[in-house]
Amino acid sequence: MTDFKAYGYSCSVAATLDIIGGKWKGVILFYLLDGKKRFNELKRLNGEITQRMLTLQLRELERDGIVHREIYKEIPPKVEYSLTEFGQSLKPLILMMREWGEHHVEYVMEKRKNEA
Amino acid sequence: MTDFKAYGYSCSVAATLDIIGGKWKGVILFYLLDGKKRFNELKRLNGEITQRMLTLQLRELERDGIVHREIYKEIPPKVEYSLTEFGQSLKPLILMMREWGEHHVEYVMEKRKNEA
DNA sequence: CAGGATCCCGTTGGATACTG
DNA sequence: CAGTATCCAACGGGATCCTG
Repeated sequence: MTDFKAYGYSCSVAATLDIIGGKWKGVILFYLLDGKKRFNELKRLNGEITQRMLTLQLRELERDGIVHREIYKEIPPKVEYSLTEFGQSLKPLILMMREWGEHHVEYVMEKRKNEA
Repeated sequence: MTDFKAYGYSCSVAATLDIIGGKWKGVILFYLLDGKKRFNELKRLNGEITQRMLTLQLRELERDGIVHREIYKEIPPKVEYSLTEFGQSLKPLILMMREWGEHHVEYVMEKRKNEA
């Protein structure tokens, strides 16, 4: 089994969260689950994300081998993002996050509100 | 189904990651899966975490109803942290994160290294 | 033992303007 | 359309010292 300490993580959960955590990556991956998406398409879906952040996050996902970037040499430019085969391995995890969120997030949010 | 936009999230995955994401929460939850733990016990297990961060993260988990804080009125002080019943709902998710990490993190880390 | 209080810094991330 | 380039504010998070 992998020695996570060697990579600076205290356990595999920490490593996983380092890879798909953060404010945007989970959402980006979620939208890529049902197929390739263009840059502006992802931007619209994410709503509040800025161009800068979308680019940065996509670059990291690409570096980590999770997302593939396909550039079409056209004018106007066209770039499509899709999950790599390796990225597909995240599918059950993303779906479970969505599932948990749908069933439990409201409880947490109401709790937070009642204490503010 | 919950309206995540109303809470400022673009989808349920984003909300879930906001609750259990970050550098430490996943690990803390992971260690709490197999029963209650004392403060210093969690600190040792997490290795690199500072007292300050451990306290902050535990407070947030407590606020969100995920972790229960039991204070024993003794000297020296004794505090035990455990998952609430609500917190138990995260168990499959945490376990899946661990699972994914164990099988795939090494690939990502080697890839990062070869490009640095 | 389990923290609280301060200080401080690096990174994250937002706003805006510009470009092939 | 799909980015880059800057600038800047906010926050996460570390180090250190103190305490009931």
